[in-house]
Amino acid sequence: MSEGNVRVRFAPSPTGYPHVGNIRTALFNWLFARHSGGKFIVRIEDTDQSRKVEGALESILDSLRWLGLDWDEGPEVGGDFGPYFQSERLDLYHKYVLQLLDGGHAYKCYCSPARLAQARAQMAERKESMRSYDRHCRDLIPEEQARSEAQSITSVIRFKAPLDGQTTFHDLIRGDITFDNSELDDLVLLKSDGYPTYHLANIVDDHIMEISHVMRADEWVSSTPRHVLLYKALDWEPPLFAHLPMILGPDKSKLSKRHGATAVTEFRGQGYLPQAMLNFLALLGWSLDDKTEIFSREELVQYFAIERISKAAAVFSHDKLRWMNGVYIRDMSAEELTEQLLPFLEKDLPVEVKRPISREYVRQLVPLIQERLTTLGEAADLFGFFFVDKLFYNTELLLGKKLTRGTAVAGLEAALTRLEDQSFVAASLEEALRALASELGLKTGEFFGLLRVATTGRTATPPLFETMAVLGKDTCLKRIERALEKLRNNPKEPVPV
RNA sequence: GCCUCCAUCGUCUAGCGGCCUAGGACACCGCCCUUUCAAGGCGGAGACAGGGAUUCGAUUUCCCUUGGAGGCACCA
Repeated sequence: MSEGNVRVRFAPSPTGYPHVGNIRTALFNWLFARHSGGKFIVRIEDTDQSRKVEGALESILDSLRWLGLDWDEGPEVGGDFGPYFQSERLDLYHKYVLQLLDGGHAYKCYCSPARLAQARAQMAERKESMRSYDRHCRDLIPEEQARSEAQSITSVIRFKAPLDGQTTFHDLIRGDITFDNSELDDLVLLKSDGYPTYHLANIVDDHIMEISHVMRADEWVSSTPRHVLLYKALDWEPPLFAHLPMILGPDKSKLSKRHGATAVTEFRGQGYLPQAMLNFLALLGWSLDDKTEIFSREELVQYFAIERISKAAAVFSHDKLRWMNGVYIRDMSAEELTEQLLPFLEKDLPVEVKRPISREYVRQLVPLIQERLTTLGEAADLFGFFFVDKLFYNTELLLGKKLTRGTAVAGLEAALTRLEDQSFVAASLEEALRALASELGLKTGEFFGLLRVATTGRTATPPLFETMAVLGKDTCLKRIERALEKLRNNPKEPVPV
């Protein structure tokens, strides 16, 4: 297989919002396609009528777009192998089911769901391997079949899997994998509603669309031998397989909604950057060497190789994602960060803050908050004091660990007068306030801490003088006055100032 | 239960017989810087699941055990 002929596909089913595992699969396929100059195809596997979820398709495409995973063929862009929705390819599947039927590789099954369940229960009871179907209809005599047909009992088409022997396939990541055919069952190819099952649609489309490599999650290895058998029955050459390690939750089970935020769109909503997400996901199951952690999209494309995909499942680490997001935030230009931050501030800041949020103002404080942010979504919460009118905080905070109310009041009063005709530039603020601290006989830490709480309502903030400079004289003086009022009133009660 | 896969620090991983007294990163803990918080710098703690076999030599090869995961639908 020459590298230029690589055609890989991401084949999601629109049954929900794509979680990071799905998208990681998409990413690896995309990286492989781009690395080898091949095609990346998106095919929608919408063969389950009952599980369709409204908005899922858009969410899937949105997630791909957000991460910059562009597709060469698929929804919206079309291509020579369309349509790319399986629900629009039904004739194709019927054609090959017929071929399978004619060739004696498939048969009609009239079993009712109830009978199936019963048979399964019996097999389980007898502690046989829990095969899903007892092959009741596999060798129906013509009379029985005619009777069922006459009663127009609905039927499905099942694959007539070989009863003995073995099936081996080669996996690019795991090597040869062998299954005893006796373990395989007669899986349903065509459902009673006329739609194909995943197994049928998947192999027909992969073949017709000339897919060269099937890269999909590990959970598919157990159905791969059946697929291989199907290819054989149809006299087709199977594609190359690469089963990707699973992504697990912290409890090491298959990642799902119950592990909290797992949908890619959720991460976007929380203020994770696509570059960080991309970088992080790429490292879940793939690595270049023993030290490189930060990769640009281009580097990822350049270095990606199937040979370097690991076999073991990986636990999704929220901590590391957060760290990496912080790295990317710090790496942004101030202008860029300002733009990215604005929508989050618009959305998250308290309603009383007047809109639109000033871009110019945000641009001013970006240098103060950039290295303190790990997600964009934290900004409003952490640095809301730059925007709001009223500060809410416990008066006790003003006193810190050592200050008495008396010294605090004296300190703030002194600050007030000193700041009256003070130019609000960080350097000169520092000069003036340092001097004042020593005049008052207060340690700088204590005095600055007092001012910090008075002007921001918080004990942890960006550097005080720069913060005050951005806040401006009016705001700072007003806030100090209100802090004084608080101290003179009941110091226990957190009253709005 | 049956089948398949997997197995290095808590987590992501490097390691493809000697370079390993096992490297990096996140998280954690100290110290430094410092008006707080970050960021940054320095340092620390922390892993080859167990047992055989092969070999002059196993983290690296093979086998078994154990553990974990996935699959066992007219879902994908």
